[in-house]
Amino acid sequence: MARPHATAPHGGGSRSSSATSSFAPPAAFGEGVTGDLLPQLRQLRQQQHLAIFDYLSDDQVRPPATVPGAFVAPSAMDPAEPAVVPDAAAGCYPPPRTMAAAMAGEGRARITTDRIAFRTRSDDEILDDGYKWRKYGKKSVKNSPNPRNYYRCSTEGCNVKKRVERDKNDPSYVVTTYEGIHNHVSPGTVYYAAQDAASGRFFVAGMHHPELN
DNA sequence: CGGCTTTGACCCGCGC
DNA sequence: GCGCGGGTCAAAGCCG
Repeated sequence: MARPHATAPHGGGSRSSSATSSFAPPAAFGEGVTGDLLPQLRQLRQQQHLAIFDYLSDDQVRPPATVPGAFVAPSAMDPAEPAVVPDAAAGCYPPPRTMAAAMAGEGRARITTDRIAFRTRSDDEILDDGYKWRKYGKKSVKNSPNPRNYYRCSTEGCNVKKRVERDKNDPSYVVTTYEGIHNHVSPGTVYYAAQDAASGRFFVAGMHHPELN
Protein backbone atom coordinates (compact mmCIF):
# COMPACT_ATOMS: atom_id res chain seq x y z
CA MET A 1 0.00 0.00 0.00
CA ALA A 2 1.78 3.02 -1.13
CA ARG A 3 -1.11 5.22 -0.27
CA PRO A 4 -0.97 5.75 3.43
CA HIS A 5 -4.40 5.10 4.70
CA ALA A 6 -5.83 7.76 6.83
CA THR A 7 -5.78 5.30 9.62
CA ALA A 8 -3.48 2.55 10.69
CA PRO A 9 -2.55 0.10 7.98
CA HIS A 10 -4.52 -2.48 9.80
CA GLY A 11 -8.22 -2.50 10.14
CA GLY A 12 -11.05 -0.50 8.82
CA GLY A 13 -11.87 3.11 8.67
CA SER A 14 -10.15 3.35 5.36
CA ARG A 15 -13.13 4.38 3.36
CA SER A 16 -11.15 7.43 2.50
CA SER A 17 -8.73 5.35 0.54
CA SER A 18 -10.95 5.25 -2.47
CA ALA A 19 -14.24 6.79 -1.71
CA THR A 20 -13.49 10.32 -2.63
CA SER A 21 -14.55 11.65 -5.93
CA SER A 22 -12.34 13.72 -8.08
CA PHE A 23 -11.11 11.43 -10.77
CA ALA A 24 -12.49 10.67 -14.16
CA PRO A 25 -12.94 7.08 -15.22
CA PRO A 26 -9.56 5.77 -16.20
CA ALA A 27 -10.55 4.92 -19.68
CA ALA A 28 -11.07 8.55 -20.36
CA PHE A 29 -7.37 9.08 -20.02
CA GLY A 30 -6.58 6.80 -22.86
CA GLU A 31 -5.35 8.00 -26.14
CA GLY A 32 -8.03 8.65 -28.64
CA VAL A 33 -10.32 10.48 -26.32
CA THR A 34 -12.42 12.94 -28.15
CA GLY A 35 -11.12 16.44 -28.36
CA ASP A 36 -13.95 17.79 -26.34
CA LEU A 37 -12.77 15.96 -23.31
CA LEU A 38 -9.06 16.24 -23.59
CA PRO A 39 -8.59 19.61 -21.91
CA GLN A 40 -10.61 18.55 -18.93
CA LEU A 41 -8.93 15.23 -18.77
CA ARG A 42 -5.51 16.73 -18.92
CA GLN A 43 -6.41 19.08 -16.16
CA LEU A 44 -7.73 16.28 -14.05
CA ARG A 45 -4.68 14.27 -14.74
CA GLN A 46 -2.50 17.08 -13.60
CA GLN A 47 -4.58 17.53 -10.52
CA GLN A 48 -4.10 13.90 -9.74
CA HIS A 49 -0.37 14.12 -10.37
CA LEU A 50 -0.68 11.07 -12.45
CA ALA A 51 0.85 10.12 -15.69
CA ILE A 52 -1.07 7.64 -17.71
CA PHE A 53 1.35 5.87 -19.95
CA ASP A 54 -0.36 2.85 -21.20
CA TYR A 55 -3.90 2.00 -21.92
CA LEU A 56 -4.61 -1.66 -22.11
CA SER A 57 -7.86 -3.20 -22.98
CA ASP A 58 -9.67 -6.35 -23.65
CA ASP A 59 -11.39 -6.94 -26.95
CA GLN A 60 -14.22 -4.66 -26.05
CA VAL A 61 -13.09 -1.19 -25.32
CA ARG A 62 -15.44 0.55 -23.04
CA PRO A 63 -14.80 2.67 -20.02
CA PRO A 64 -16.18 1.52 -16.72
CA ALA A 65 -18.10 4.73 -16.46
CA THR A 66 -21.77 4.51 -15.77
CA VAL A 67 -22.83 7.85 -17.02
CA PRO A 68 -24.12 7.40 -20.52
CA GLY A 69 -22.46 9.78 -22.83
CA ALA A 70 -20.38 11.37 -20.15
CA PHE A 71 -17.25 9.72 -21.39
CA VAL A 72 -16.30 8.44 -24.72
CA ALA A 73 -14.49 5.22 -25.24
CA PRO A 74 -11.08 5.62 -26.76
CA SER A 75 -11.12 5.17 -30.46
CA ALA A 76 -7.48 4.27 -30.75
CA MET A 77 -8.29 0.62 -30.50
CA ASP A 78 -9.03 -0.73 -33.88
CA PRO A 79 -11.61 -3.48 -33.57
CA ALA A 80 -9.91 -5.23 -36.40
CA GLU A 81 -6.73 -5.44 -34.42
CA PRO A 82 -6.26 -7.73 -31.46
CA ALA A 83 -5.85 -6.07 -28.12
CA VAL A 84 -2.32 -4.85 -27.80
CA VAL A 85 -0.61 -5.21 -24.50
CA PRO A 86 2.45 -3.03 -24.69
CA ASP A 87 4.23 -4.55 -21.77
CA ALA A 88 3.19 -8.12 -22.18
CA ALA A 89 6.28 -8.97 -24.14
CA ALA A 90 8.41 -7.64 -21.34
CA GLY A 91 6.49 -9.70 -18.90
CA CYS A 92 5.16 -6.68 -17.12
CA TYR A 93 1.49 -7.25 -17.39
CA PRO A 94 -0.45 -9.30 -17.59
CA PRO A 95 1.03 -12.74 -17.43
CA PRO A 96 0.53 -14.25 -20.86
CA ARG A 97 -1.36 -17.20 -19.54
CA THR A 98 -3.71 -15.05 -17.59
CA MET A 99 -4.34 -12.71 -20.45
CA ALA A 100 -4.95 -15.54 -22.82
CA ALA A 101 -7.34 -17.15 -20.43
CA ALA A 102 -9.11 -13.90 -19.81
CA MET A 103 -9.50 -13.18 -23.47
CA ALA A 104 -10.75 -16.66 -24.09
CA GLY A 105 -13.31 -16.25 -21.38
CA GLU A 106 -11.86 -19.10 -19.47
CA GLY A 107 -11.13 -19.60 -15.85
CA ARG A 108 -13.17 -20.04 -12.78
CA ALA A 109 -14.84 -16.73 -13.17
CA ARG A 110 -15.56 -16.54 -16.81
CA ILE A 111 -14.63 -13.25 -18.29
CA THR A 112 -17.88 -12.23 -19.78
CA THR A 113 -17.70 -8.63 -18.78
CA ASP A 114 -15.72 -5.79 -20.18
CA ARG A 115 -12.20 -5.56 -19.00
CA ILE A 116 -9.90 -2.66 -19.18
CA ALA A 117 -6.38 -2.39 -17.91
CA PHE A 118 -4.07 0.53 -17.76
CA ARG A 119 -0.79 1.50 -16.25
CA THR A 120 -0.25 4.67 -14.33
CA ARG A 121 2.69 6.29 -12.74
CA SER A 122 1.67 7.04 -9.25
CA ASP A 123 2.74 6.71 -5.67
CA ASP A 124 -0.77 5.72 -4.85
CA GLU A 125 -1.89 2.25 -5.71
CA ILE A 126 -5.48 3.26 -5.20
CA LEU A 127 -6.52 5.53 -7.98
CA ASP A 128 -9.34 7.76 -6.95
CA ASP A 129 -11.70 6.99 -9.76
CA GLY A 130 -14.79 8.26 -8.07
CA TYR A 131 -16.11 4.90 -7.06
CA LYS A 132 -16.13 3.31 -3.69
CA TRP A 133 -14.11 0.12 -3.61
CA ARG A 134 -13.92 -2.57 -1.05
CA LYS A 135 -10.86 -4.73 -0.83
CA TYR A 136 -11.61 -8.41 -0.72
CA GLY A 137 -8.33 -10.07 -1.34
CA LYS A 138 -4.63 -9.78 -1.64
CA LYS A 139 -2.42 -12.25 -3.35
CA SER A 140 1.21 -12.50 -4.18
CA VAL A 141 1.55 -13.59 -7.75
CA LYS A 142 4.24 -15.55 -9.42
CA ASN A 143 6.76 -13.62 -11.48
CA SER A 144 6.08 -10.54 -9.51
CA PRO A 145 7.53 -9.40 -6.20
CA ASN A 146 4.57 -7.17 -5.64
CA PRO A 147 1.27 -8.45 -4.27
CA ARG A 148 -1.91 -8.05 -6.24
CA ASN A 149 -4.86 -6.47 -4.53
CA TYR A 150 -8.44 -7.26 -5.39
CA TYR A 151 -11.20 -4.73 -5.04
CA ARG A 152 -14.92 -4.89 -5.60
CA CYS A 153 -17.29 -2.00 -6.02
CA SER A 154 -18.91 -1.61 -2.65
CA THR A 155 -22.15 -0.42 -4.15
CA GLU A 156 -24.82 -3.02 -3.63
CA GLY A 157 -25.67 -4.85 -6.79
CA CYS A 158 -22.63 -3.64 -8.65
CA ASN A 159 -20.27 -6.44 -9.56
CA VAL A 160 -17.45 -4.40 -10.96
CA LYS A 161 -14.06 -5.55 -9.80
CA LYS A 162 -10.59 -4.26 -10.16
CA ARG A 163 -7.14 -5.61 -9.60
CA VAL A 164 -4.28 -3.42 -8.59
CA GLU A 165 -0.65 -4.29 -8.61
CA ARG A 166 2.64 -2.57 -9.02
CA ASP A 167 4.62 -3.07 -12.13
CA LYS A 168 7.26 -5.60 -11.32
CA ASN A 169 9.79 -3.92 -13.56
CA ASP A 170 9.10 -0.44 -12.38
CA PRO A 171 7.40 -0.15 -9.00
CA SER A 172 6.68 3.47 -9.71
CA TYR A 173 3.97 2.26 -12.05
CA VAL A 174 0.67 0.87 -10.94
CA VAL A 175 -1.24 -1.55 -13.12
CA THR A 176 -4.97 -1.40 -12.61
CA THR A 177 -7.44 -3.71 -14.27
CA TYR A 178 -11.14 -2.98 -14.22
CA GLU A 179 -13.62 -5.69 -14.96
CA GLY A 180 -17.25 -5.01 -15.57
CA ILE A 181 -19.44 -2.00 -15.97
CA HIS A 182 -20.84 -0.06 -13.10
CA ASN A 183 -24.60 -0.18 -13.01
CA HIS A 184 -24.90 2.92 -10.94
CA VAL A 185 -23.81 6.50 -10.89
CA SER A 186 -20.45 7.25 -9.49
CA PRO A 187 -20.27 9.29 -6.33
CA GLY A 188 -17.91 11.37 -8.33
CA THR A 189 -20.22 11.77 -11.22
CA VAL A 190 -20.02 14.92 -13.15
CA TYR A 191 -22.38 17.40 -11.66
CA TYR A 192 -22.57 19.74 -14.56
CA ALA A 193 -21.53 19.93 -18.13
CA ALA A 194 -20.85 22.66 -20.56
CA GLN A 195 -21.66 22.96 -24.20
CA ASP A 196 -19.10 23.82 -26.77
CA ALA A 197 -20.37 26.79 -28.69
CA ALA A 198 -18.66 25.79 -31.88
CA SER A 199 -19.64 22.19 -32.08
CA GLY A 200 -22.66 22.22 -29.87
CA ARG A 201 -21.35 19.15 -28.16
CA PHE A 202 -21.47 18.73 -24.46
CA PHE A 203 -18.39 18.02 -22.45
CA VAL A 204 -17.43 17.61 -18.86
CA ALA A 205 -17.14 20.90 -17.12
CA GLY A 206 -16.60 19.78 -13.60
CA MET A 207 -16.55 16.85 -11.31
CA HIS A 208 -18.04 18.66 -8.39
CA HIS A 209 -21.11 20.68 -7.95
CA PRO A 210 -20.26 24.34 -8.43
CA GLU A 211 -22.03 25.33 -5.27
CA LEU A 212 -20.04 22.85 -3.32
CA ASN A 213 -16.70 24.18 -4.39
C1' DC B 1 -22.11 -0.72 15.40
C1' DG B 2 -21.33 -0.65 10.59
C1' DG B 3 -18.03 -0.94 7.21
C1' DC B 4 -13.63 -1.88 6.05
C1' DT B 5 -8.86 -4.40 5.73
C1' DT B 6 -6.21 -8.36 6.63
C1' DT B 7 -4.96 -12.94 5.73
C1' DG B 8 -5.07 -17.86 5.55
C1' DA B 9 -7.86 -21.31 3.52
C1' DC B 10 -10.33 -22.92 -0.10
C1' DC B 11 -11.90 -23.60 -4.92
C1' DC B 12 -11.15 -24.41 -9.59
C1' DG B 13 -8.91 -24.37 -14.15
C1' DC B 14 -4.86 -25.44 -16.62
C1' DG B 15 -0.49 -27.58 -17.89
C1' DC B 16 2.36 -31.46 -17.55
C1' DG C 1 -4.16 -37.57 -11.84
C1' DC C 2 -1.45 -34.19 -9.66
C1' DG C 3 0.55 -29.90 -8.59
C1' DC C 4 0.59 -25.07 -9.37
C1' DG C 5 -1.29 -20.65 -9.45
C1' DG C 6 -4.92 -17.18 -9.67
C1' DG C 7 -9.14 -15.66 -7.72
C1' DT C 8 -12.46 -15.65 -3.95
C1' DC C 9 -14.30 -16.47 0.66
C1' DA C 10 -14.92 -15.53 5.32
C1' DA C 11 -13.54 -14.98 10.12
C1' DA C 12 -11.10 -11.82 12.94
C1' DG C 13 -9.95 -7.45 14.17
C1' DC C 14 -9.70 -2.34 13.70
C1' DC C 15 -11.49 2.37 13.33
C1' DG C 16 -14.67 6.38 13.13
